[in-house]
Amino acid sequence: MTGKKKMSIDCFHCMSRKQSLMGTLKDEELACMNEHKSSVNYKKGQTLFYEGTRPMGLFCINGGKVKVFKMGSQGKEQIIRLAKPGEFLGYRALLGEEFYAASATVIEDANICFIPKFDFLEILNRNPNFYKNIVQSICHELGVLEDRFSDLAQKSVRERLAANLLMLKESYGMEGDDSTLIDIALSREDLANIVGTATETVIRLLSEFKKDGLILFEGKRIRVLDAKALAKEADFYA
Amino acid sequence: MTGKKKMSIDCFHCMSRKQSLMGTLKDEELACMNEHKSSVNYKKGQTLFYEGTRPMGLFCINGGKVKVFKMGSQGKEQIIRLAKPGEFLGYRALLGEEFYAASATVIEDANICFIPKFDFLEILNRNPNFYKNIVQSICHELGVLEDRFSDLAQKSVRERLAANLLMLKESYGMEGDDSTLIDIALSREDLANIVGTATETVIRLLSEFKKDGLILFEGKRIRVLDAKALAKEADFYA
DNA sequence: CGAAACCTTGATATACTTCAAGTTGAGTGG
DNA sequence: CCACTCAACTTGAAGTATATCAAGGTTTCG
Repeated sequence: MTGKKKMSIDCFHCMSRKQSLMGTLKDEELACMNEHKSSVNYKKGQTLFYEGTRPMGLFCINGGKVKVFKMGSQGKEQIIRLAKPGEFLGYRALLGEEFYAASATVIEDANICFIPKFDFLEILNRNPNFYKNIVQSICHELGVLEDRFSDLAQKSVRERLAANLLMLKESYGMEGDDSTLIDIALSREDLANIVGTATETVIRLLSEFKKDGLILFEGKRIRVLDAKALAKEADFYA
Repeated sequence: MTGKKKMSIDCFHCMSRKQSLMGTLKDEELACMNEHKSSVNYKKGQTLFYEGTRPMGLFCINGGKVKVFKMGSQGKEQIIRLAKPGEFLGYRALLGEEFYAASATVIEDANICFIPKFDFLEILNRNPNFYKNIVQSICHELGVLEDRFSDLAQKSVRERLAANLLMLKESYGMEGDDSTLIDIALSREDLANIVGTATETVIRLLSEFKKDGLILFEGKRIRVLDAKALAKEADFYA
């Protein structure tokens, strides 16, 4: 039943499965996924899908990192979300039966599986719990975006940068001992496009935070030295 | 089967049902809703639910208008969404099994039905099509918010005000002949809290738009005179 | 009728953007 | 391995959109 794949790991042994929404899939369903999926290696800069196109299936990140963004009228990207191993991409458009509202581009070399729309929907229909988890996840995402929307409208750039650094630390902090190092290689421009500001402004504010001992640069990565002070900068207690 | 209610219209005769997501409900399910719902009249300024509380059921707007907003740390509201007759409120939190992420307050006297969580979920489980429609609606909302998020980050206040006026015209323009009149009584402060700016700035920009013949004030309402020019101001073609 | 909420206009301050120029760093080919 | 190139990063100076503060006018409503 479980056909051997040459190049790619099968879903049963996929490292990122456990943390993903696939946790609730039964063996049979996982086998179905496994048979219909294809796995591709992407280089940094390659694009998974473009805003305005029709979704053909679901992306599942096995390794690497991806940014999801919209293009503004002056050609400036606004990053809506980052995705890491274990996360799905494209299910909003799939379930909403709409075109992609944003584009997705790889920011760290990635291995990503693709499950055709039909097979994904099949599994969804056969497994109410899986469906329920996906719906919950979408609802949660909507709530998170409402938060960020509100912050974007009301907080200063400095506050937003601080808040986003903390958020990044939560999502991309390394395991255990080194949890203060934000393990994602974002360019200053990407960071600016997350925060919603100009690249130069991010650079200036980062160097202020550094001067004040709140953060530190380690290569292309940022280490959070004083999370509490950052939270204060972010106006989390006010 | 269809028990008579004294004060409130039953769901079968509800004027707002047709435009709502309930369109797909079967008679039997509608009867179930009808039996378990309660209907309340709210005055402007009254609150349906508060951010951070646990959702107990679904709100369904029969008449009137509601704003959904988050409170910022300086006590300034950020309006996430407006809701009008036929629309549901609170289903994101319900399906996501989370607390409310925002508060909801009546801005025009309203008549609103409430379906307890249990009964709503029952109906949802019994009617896959209904469920599917709700999910689609949430997905769509997420897409819309992504758009607005991106605009908030990249457009100027002037552009956003213009864009929001057009959006309001689409949603609250009157039927047929008078489609250019935005039929919702928003205070300048509310409008500012939609656009994400200061009240004074909205006032100044509105009076500029008026001076330039793009809009007109009719009582507390705004009429859009030149939608095309507004779209230009909103940077829709750029 | 009076108080409170809402609206408007003006003056001032500033956080942030934009433009410009220089530096560093990464990747490529000879 | 070095030189070359292009992109990413950084700092400075100047301009501006927008927030903030203040005060007066207007509507609403009990």
